[in-house]
Amino acid sequence: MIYVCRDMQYEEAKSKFIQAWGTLGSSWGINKAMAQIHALLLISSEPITADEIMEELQMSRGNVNMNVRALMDWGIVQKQNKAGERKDFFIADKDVWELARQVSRERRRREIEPIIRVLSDVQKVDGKSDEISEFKSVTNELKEFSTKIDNVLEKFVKSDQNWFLKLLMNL
Amino acid sequence: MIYVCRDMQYEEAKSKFIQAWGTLGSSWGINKAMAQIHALLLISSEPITADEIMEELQMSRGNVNMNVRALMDWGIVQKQNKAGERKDFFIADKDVWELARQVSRERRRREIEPIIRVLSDVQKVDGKSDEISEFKSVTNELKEFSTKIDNVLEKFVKSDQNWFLKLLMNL
DNA sequence: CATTATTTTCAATAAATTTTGAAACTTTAG
DNA sequence: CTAAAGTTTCAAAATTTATTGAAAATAATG
Repeated sequence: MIYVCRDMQYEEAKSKFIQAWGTLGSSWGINKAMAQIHALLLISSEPITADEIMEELQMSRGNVNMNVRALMDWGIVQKQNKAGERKDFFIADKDVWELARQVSRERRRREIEPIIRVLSDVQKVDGKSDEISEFKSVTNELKEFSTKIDNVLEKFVKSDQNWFLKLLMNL
Repeated sequence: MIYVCRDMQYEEAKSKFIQAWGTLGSSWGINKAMAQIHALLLISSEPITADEIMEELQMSRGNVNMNVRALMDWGIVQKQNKAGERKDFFIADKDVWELARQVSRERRRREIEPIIRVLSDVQKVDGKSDEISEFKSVTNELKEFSTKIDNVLEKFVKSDQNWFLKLLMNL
């Protein structure tokens, strides 16, 4: 094994960032490997191959393949082909606002809209006991709140960065 | 085992809600048992004991104890004492806005602020290569974005419901 | 078409997380 | 103080989730 001499300070910063991004992902329900691959792609100045990801993050080909695919499903990573190269290259969208918008879009679709559907559905129960009243009242408040959040996110998803910045001014 | 005849429609709705809340929790990094206990407390018209939670959700005493404690750490569940009763009773805050505010407060403290600290820290690396420039640029954008989100959440946490509703009007 | 490079799949394995349950501990009542 | 009731702890077990690696599938090359 040959170690090329590289900028240690940078290598440490990079590793720290990848680590931290993985941990953040975990606490928001995103698998660590997926978040780490995303981190690596975010800071790569060039598109990189599965082999490079495997090497850099020390993970298996299967794991890289699965998680890169998941990132593509989220719409935040793309496959690229390089002329004269057979391998697939991957890049992450570097625009943080676009990233946030895309993540909002997906979480809305995958998590917020389904829970609103359940909340609407369970509302249909009838009865006037304390238990049932409390149930209807709480689930209704949750539904109304979720709907508001859903609407804000919808706006955000459809907006440009400027809209958000203006919103921030109004605070 | 004796089954008391209860409103089946309600029992199903309740179970569906608890299930869905648990699943939602999971996809946002909150353990399922914790989210389910929270769901049960949310819809309980009266404070309930650990035994009642165990019975209703079919989980062990240890599990209930651990997760109720975690919910108290999040500041969204409280212990109550009933006159003439030795057991602890638990209640969840029923105000959905207050709940959202409290969750925002905690996630800010536990996840957003730490990642901002890491992003600021890794920025300190120096060098002018493409690699390092890209690294600095991306981590800086992430830091600025996170700081903006942190500020919005801070406002939200300190605000009353009315502030948010007014904000929604402006959309 | 045969060969080789590359990607994908998926059963087996490993790792991480959650859950249990019984013992230790604490609190209250008598 | 003692006994009973209730709560907490935590090592072990169970479960869930993530990861590996090798075989199968696919795509490109000559």
